[in-house]
Amino acid sequence: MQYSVFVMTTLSSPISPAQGPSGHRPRPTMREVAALAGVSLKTVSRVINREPGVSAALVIRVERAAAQLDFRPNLTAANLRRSGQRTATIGLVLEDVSNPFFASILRGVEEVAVQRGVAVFAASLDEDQSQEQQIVEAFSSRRVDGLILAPTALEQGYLANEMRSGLVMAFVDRAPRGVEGDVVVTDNRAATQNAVQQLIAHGHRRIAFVGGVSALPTAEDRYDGFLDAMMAAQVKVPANYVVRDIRTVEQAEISITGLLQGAQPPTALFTAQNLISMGAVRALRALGLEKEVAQIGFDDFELADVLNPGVSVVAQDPRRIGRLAAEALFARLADAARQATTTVVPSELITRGSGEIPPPL
Amino acid sequence: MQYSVFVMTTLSSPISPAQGPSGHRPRPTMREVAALAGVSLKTVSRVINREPGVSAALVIRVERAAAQLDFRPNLTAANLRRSGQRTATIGLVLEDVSNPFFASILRGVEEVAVQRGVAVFAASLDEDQSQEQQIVEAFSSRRVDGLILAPTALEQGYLANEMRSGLVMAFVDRAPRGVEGDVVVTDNRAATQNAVQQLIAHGHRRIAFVGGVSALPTAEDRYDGFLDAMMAAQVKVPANYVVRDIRTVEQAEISITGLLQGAQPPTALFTAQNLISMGAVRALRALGLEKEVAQIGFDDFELADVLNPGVSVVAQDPRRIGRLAAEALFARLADAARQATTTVVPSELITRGSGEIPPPL
DNA sequence: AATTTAGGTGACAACGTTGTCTGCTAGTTC
DNA sequence: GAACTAGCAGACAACGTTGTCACCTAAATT
Repeated sequence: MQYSVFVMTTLSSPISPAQGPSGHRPRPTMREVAALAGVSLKTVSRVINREPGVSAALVIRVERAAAQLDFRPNLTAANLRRSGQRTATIGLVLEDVSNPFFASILRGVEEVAVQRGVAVFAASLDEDQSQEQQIVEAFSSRRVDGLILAPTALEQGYLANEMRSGLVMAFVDRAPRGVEGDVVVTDNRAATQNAVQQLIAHGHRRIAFVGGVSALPTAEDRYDGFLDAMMAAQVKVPANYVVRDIRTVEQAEISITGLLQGAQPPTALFTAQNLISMGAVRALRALGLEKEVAQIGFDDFELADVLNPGVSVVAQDPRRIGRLAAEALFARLADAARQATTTVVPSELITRGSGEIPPPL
Repeated sequence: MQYSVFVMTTLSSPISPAQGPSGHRPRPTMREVAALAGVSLKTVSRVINREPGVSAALVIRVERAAAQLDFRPNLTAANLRRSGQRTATIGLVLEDVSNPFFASILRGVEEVAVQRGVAVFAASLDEDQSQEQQIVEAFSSRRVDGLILAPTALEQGYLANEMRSGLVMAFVDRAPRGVEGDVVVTDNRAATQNAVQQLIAHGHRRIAFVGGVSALPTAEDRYDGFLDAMMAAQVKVPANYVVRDIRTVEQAEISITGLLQGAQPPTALFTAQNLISMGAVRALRALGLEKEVAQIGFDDFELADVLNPGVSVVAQDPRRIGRLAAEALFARLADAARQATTTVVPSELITRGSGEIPPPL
């Protein structure tokens, strides 16, 4: 898509020029509210924080003054002094928020956070694992109370010092390496084993595994689950039936197309991640093989059920994973002595047709 | 899906108990770094901020001390004092981050922000417009430098005071009502008119419009574009061909199913939003009508091209919209006197088959 | 009537940092 | 060798708020 952009300049806002062209009046502080209400700064603080011990008359006067000036308490200043030093802020660091799986995790985290009046910083890393530590440090400098991380870097040892300094961590989707903490993951290995077992039960022996970045524990676990199932059934896995380190839909489509056009093509595919499953869907349909070659994917995706055949998947519940991670984080924030937990969220094999295609005779 | 959860408790971290069960040592401050390095607090500040005028020897001593203590500057404290009072933080308030359209906007915003060392708060409103103001105030209290909002509430007049106090705003996807500011939107009306014109050109006269929450300007504009095209072609629009205020895929599926099963069903659908388009895809396929009834949708969606027939859409570029909004915001932050701009990002009609189905003879 | 008490209210220091200004030392210039 | 730099380092106040404590008033107790 090649877009151009039209920009039209509208008249400057009817609001902003009230204080001169560039100017806005600086935000009112408690001091100013106090002056207007004719009370001391501290009394304003008490009213704003709903502390007891202020007469009803003054409460009203202060509230009126605050409303009149549009006073908005400066939380960053308050947190500086407030005991516990909580900022009511957490961070969430993911691979890519525009991937629906991660977007749902964010949504789940938000849901829990907003209830507690906690704001959520979001950041995407892409493939750039080197950014992981930088972003964690940026959030740490902003004194987030806690951080939820989907580890991308090979190793999270760098977090040890942060955690010792009071940064509370939880991990989603992938267990960290080099540190411990609350973890919420899917039963990757067992679920994959089960799914591949289904393919074998339907008679497949030539089953290919197409997976994501092999350095990630999820990809590793799913691959291990695949091997578990294949070994249990004593099915050999030729090297060319294993494709790993696929990062994008396009890469998946290309390499699966190659796989299917090669000699001795597989009769079934296990695609170990949502982007890869979509690539497979494309490749199969482009070759007209979607009713010949079986497919089961890891991660559900939109419209998987309206395709023909429907795409069978191992469905995770990412929103729930996000919620659980946030809850673990807040539990730990409330009780630092709490033991670290690992929560394994079971996934569900949803059969829609593509996984039940039998091999050719 | 009905899930249960397994929780296993692991041994407490090998790291955290270093300072006793619950305890972590509090974060080191510049004061402590200064003590360790044997210099004054201010010298540490200079080194951390790379200010000139510190001898090389001291720079090294301070850096070593900072590293040894794992010192992380407290940005919130720094911003309190720092001139301009910038927090290097912006907020993004959307309807729902787990909607791929909004997720891509967030991604675009992040992309621009991270380059500038700015962190992004994200929040979803759902249908709850009343939350909009609350969340804006929560972010304002945290002194975000700027805020990007996809307006959901009927009216954004409440922002006037915030903006006067220096909160810089940009708006995405929808123009605000009651305030002005930088706006980045799609050419909703013209693009819709063009798409509906295509349907008419293919011979359709019985064209239904299925749209989202009608109070939103986007929905309004798209509806107007639909009417533009219909009126230009002098085609009458019976009341039952207009369905509005659809919020979810399920609602869309149900009401479109009803529409298609009613008397005098439409021969073509214009579905004015991605969730609605997906609902239509479901309804059409459930009824086996996907090759009989034409469909053009607003917003592209994953796999629209591999469906059979492929779904023709008016494609927006949400990531770009996000980037442009963030750029407008930062431009305004750099120059408060800058005029407010409205950027209209053209969309593109992508024909994939569903929009080119002719009406029955 | 003197004393205690409770209920308000405010002065002041502190949170961790940066901006300003002053002071010291060593090197340069006359 | 005195006067002047430049370069470096630190003391101190300030940012906007909260925690602590002292104070004041009026009511309640003796």
